[in-house]
Amino acid sequence: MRRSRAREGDRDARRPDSVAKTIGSGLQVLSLFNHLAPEWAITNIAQRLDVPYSTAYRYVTTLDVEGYLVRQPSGMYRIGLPLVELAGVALNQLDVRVHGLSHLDHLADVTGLNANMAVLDQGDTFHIAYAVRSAVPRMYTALGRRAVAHCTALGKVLLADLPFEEVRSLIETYGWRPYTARSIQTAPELERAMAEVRACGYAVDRGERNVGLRCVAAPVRDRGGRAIAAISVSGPQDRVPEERLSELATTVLEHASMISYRLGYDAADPTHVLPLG
Amino acid sequence: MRRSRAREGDRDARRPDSVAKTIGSGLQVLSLFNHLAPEWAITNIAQRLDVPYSTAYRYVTTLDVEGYLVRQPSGMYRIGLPLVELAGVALNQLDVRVHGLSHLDHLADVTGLNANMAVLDQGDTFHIAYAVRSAVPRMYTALGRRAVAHCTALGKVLLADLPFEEVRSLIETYGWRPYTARSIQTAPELERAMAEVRACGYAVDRGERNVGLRCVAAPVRDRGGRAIAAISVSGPQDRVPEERLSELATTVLEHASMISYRLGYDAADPTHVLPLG
DNA sequence: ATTGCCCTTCCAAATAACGGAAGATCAAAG
DNA sequence: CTTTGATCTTCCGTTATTTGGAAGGGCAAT
Repeated sequence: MRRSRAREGDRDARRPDSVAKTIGSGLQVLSLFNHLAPEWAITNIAQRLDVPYSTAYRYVTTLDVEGYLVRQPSGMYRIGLPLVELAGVALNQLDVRVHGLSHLDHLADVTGLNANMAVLDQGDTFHIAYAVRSAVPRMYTALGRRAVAHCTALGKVLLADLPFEEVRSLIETYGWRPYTARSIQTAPELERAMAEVRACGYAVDRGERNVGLRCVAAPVRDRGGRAIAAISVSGPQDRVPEERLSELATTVLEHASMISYRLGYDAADPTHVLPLG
Repeated sequence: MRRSRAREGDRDARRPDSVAKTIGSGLQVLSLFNHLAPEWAITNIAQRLDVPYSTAYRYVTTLDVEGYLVRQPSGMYRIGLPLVELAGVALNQLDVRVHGLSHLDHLADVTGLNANMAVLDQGDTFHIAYAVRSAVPRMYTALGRRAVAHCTALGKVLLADLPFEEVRSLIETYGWRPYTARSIQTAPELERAMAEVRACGYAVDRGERNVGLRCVAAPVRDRGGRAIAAISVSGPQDRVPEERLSELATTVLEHASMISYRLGYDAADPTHVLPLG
């Protein structure tokens, strides 16, 4: 998990006494847990946070008492169900997700591929929903996972809605972080890709995220016309041949429009300011 | 969210100095958020936790700085994406979920109904996965939501694996909390239901959770033979007529067995102690 | 029996939280 | 434009909590 929203200048915008340092310490413990390190021993937490064992012990014990961490038989700790419950609350608050779920399911049905939905968060796509089909190899990004935006179709769609200066600044902050040899890694290349997305309204990923995986994405817009989320279908490249791309794009765009419509976006409404120009 | 694991006697098992009170306060703020109250203003948080405004302000600010809470334009706060990320980590650690996802999808496909997976937590079913079909009315329990165990097919399957004394104690702790007129509300009735589940291996819910909703569930067992989770299919009662129940039960049981098998459970292995006898 | 590792508790010193108050901000009402 | 009310933010002396080193207990491997 990436630390806070702090970028270059505005770090520590708050006065010292208006935050509770101890609560922050507790949250730092939670923040250690991620997909690559889903289990932690107290000793390692102490090392990582650079606090004495007894202090880390106290933090973990507190989180355990509240159920936010659970002690495994091995003595290590994992995230507990209360956090899943809270996440459920958060997800249900995302209108775009709630309205989009059935569309994702439809998409998966009619295309025979996996369908995904993501939002943009700190230069990453953040995946908030998906519909998998057991017939498709298990290639999808799980709930709550991230991916570098400019290396994915979903991300390109979302970035294309921002002024390129902002995109450039995101890259500067977080780096190129390519996944494969095909991942975009230079500014001119990215700028060309952005222009293409804006021109045709959708984005394609041909093995830029995972070798052999292809993806077609389109933006979901809110009442104000902003691309607040993106949906996509994805599958192994033999199921997503070049000649099928435009048909898939049409389908995805269709469903994206339907979700946008439900969110109050009216494509024909002239009051919508075009994102760029 | 229900408070900690504390039951009648064993509250505060920890010595006072081995927990960080301030961290606990921060977690209490988070715990206020649930499906019925997904948004909170600082003023209300202060009232609810019975602390001065300035204190609640400090808590919320801290959680906001770390991204765990997000301030809405309205001035109220919601759960932030970092918690969704953590929940994703937790869900991916649940083997039964990871192995079961494709089976749920299959189940939804072959039955044309929604499929669900839940575990037992403090007398409730806790839903950890589902596969919805857009053709089915949106009747399903979302990720991270709970339901009273003895009022659902999933719950009955899970309870039936426990000694009845334990079930009785759960009811005593949490109450009957019926959902509909058909919900089980007496001990003899529940005991009979448990026996029936143990006899036939699956459970049925005929409008006990929601009027007009039917559900058929079967247990998923781990290496030790314990019912650690349950899966089900559910749908409106006109799609799940009485004469279809046994066929559905067979299908659900089949998939539950396959998941159990993947978890290392061998139904034929005589070393498994029968749950009750 | 010994060693090493982790868990749990204890305690005095250091520090961070507390909470009342006051100024700032903002929007709606007069 | 001024007033009013409500929420936001900061300040600061007091007080309660955290801190972290030490020490004892448990467990398993040596």
